[in-house]
Amino acid sequence: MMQKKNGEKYYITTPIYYPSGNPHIGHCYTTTACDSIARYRRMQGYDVMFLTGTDEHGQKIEEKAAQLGVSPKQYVDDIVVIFKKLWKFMNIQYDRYIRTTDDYHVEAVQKIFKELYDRGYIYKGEYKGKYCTPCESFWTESQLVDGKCPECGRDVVEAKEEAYFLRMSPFADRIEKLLTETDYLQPKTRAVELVNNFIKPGLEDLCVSRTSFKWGIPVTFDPDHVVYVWIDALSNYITALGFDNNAYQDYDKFWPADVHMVAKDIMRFHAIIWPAMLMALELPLPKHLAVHGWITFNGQKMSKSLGNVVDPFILGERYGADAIRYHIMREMALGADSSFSNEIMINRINSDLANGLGNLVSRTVAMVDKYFGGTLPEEQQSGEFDDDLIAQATALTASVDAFIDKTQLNNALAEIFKVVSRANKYIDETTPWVLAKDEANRPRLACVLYNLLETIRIISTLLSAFMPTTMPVVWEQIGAAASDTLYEKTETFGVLPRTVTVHKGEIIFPRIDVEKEIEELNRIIGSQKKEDEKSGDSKQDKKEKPEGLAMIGIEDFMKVELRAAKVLACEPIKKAKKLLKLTLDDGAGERTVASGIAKYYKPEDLIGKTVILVANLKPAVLCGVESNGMILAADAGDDVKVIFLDGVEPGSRIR
RNA sequence: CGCGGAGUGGAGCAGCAUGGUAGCUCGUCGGGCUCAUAACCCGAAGGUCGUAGGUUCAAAUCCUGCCUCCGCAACCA
Repeated sequence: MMQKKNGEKYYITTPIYYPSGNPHIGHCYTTTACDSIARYRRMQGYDVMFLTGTDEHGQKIEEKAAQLGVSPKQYVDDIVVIFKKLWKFMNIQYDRYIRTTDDYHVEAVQKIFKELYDRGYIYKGEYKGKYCTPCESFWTESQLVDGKCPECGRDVVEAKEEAYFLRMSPFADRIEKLLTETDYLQPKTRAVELVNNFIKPGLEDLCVSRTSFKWGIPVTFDPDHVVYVWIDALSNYITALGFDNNAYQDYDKFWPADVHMVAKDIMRFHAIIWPAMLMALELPLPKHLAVHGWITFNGQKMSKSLGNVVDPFILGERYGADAIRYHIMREMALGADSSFSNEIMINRINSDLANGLGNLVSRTVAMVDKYFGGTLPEEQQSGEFDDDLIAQATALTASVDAFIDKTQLNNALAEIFKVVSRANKYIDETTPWVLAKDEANRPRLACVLYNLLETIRIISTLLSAFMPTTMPVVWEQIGAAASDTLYEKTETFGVLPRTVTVHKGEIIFPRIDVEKEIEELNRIIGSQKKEDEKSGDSKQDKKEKPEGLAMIGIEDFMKVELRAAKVLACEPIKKAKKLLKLTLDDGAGERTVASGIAKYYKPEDLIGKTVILVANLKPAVLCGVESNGMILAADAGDDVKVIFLDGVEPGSRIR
């Protein structure tokens, strides 16, 4: 049963987002979900702290800023403005916004780093790795591509770099228990995956400092080093409360967090590294880690190069922030990915918000207006069908509460909309328009409409956490005062005054013409894409494009020996998902080449074809197969096309 | 034989730890109503629950093999 939480604390966080690009609908999801929960908790009487922010350090930001010719700080300042603008637009009511470039955070991270060092959990070691001089980057053995730099493909040198490491192994057992024996991780199904992949093979110590870039928090006692991402980013959850700093004094009150909400790509860091850090600091662990999936577009992961990144501003402008909020909350189930498309969204808005809720409000208010001039009479008479409606409406809060507790917002909303349906059905059952024909039925008619208003009052109060802009409009229309729309009154029927006065107003959620709208959206998105290509945004993707590479002389090119080669045989490599093993006739003899095209070609597609072979590439062993060279293929967006040269003699030089 | 998840009417999902009428939303078709945003309400059609076996009186549900898809990991020469 419902209990008002008087001032009990509740702390919920989004991840701090990495501002290497503009925010998209995925950021929106996490933030909106947290905002809805935070609002719901506030309604329940909790003293809520809702934190969001941005993670602003690191090499990638440094590089982006350099490309644009601005300082890193300037770069992040600009993007943070966009993030904050989006949150304002989406009506996100965060209590605090942390930037990892904030002074107090920097100071606190330095103290935390030092403390971990003093406790012996951070030690100075050697980052023995491969170093790519032109890229100024270190790579681990496993990141290397055939012993070469994965960024530029050039030779790397064996190099040692001083670095600090965080000991992880002392915490392996405790973390395993945390994941498998507690309800920390939601959904728990992911625990097995984490334990098998990262804990059982042995937790490796984590590199927590770098000397290869400068845009980060300096290590106080060793100024050549900057703190590398984890200790900087994860500790935001406590520094924002004032841990190890004087900017705030909320640590004792709010820590540990009740929920960290994250998308699945950063689950690992929050499930393993963050608990390890806290254990090392001997601090309490957060209560829950809620992991959600990605919003995919027509089944494909969103990505800039596919041009399917959904812009929340465009959608929000057309349908209202609340409609977008509702749609993503309603579609996304905890743990699983959810597919986004304009059509799905518009259909959802139409059926649930326009036809269901909006129309319910509209027809109810219209009837009070039409039959009673806007104000219900004192005399009312209950009758058939009332009890069931009232029972469902007053039981709603309990079931919504239960789903909120499990961070299953989609299910919470589904419960609410069951009652919307019930109310629409109630209208058909009681047929107010028939009652209205006979004066004698006026008390009954008044009661029916009153019950509807009460049901709408309960529904809209609960929904106000999810759709904070629109619900107050509903309250105005049904004549509810602020004191009527309190959470603690959602389990009681008969709150509105019997002689309530309604105010007919604007349609809350207008119905959308699906076909026209989709056409329109495609047009907008199309023209926007063109603009982006012309200016601004495309610069940011430069790095991925071939023009990004340095110019070379012909002598460099001539170092590459390209020859035609005929595919004699081809088979998949057992251990490999992406690789095909090709046996080639290069004119001089046979050689074996492994190629990462298994996803795009079947062996029989290649046998007998002539391809372009890079003949003088050093051999490499891939998944147990020695590969002597590579074959040329084009990255065509999401697809890969091998270049065929049919009719050319094997062995012919190509240049 | 790396780890894990998933395959259920046209679409998207629930059900599966404790076997026993296959449920929900959208869509389609038919009907009703007219208060309302051509909205609402009722009804119907449509599924051998990926596949092949097994256990059982009985399997979507338990067991085994296989196929397909998706994450992670690993090698995209």
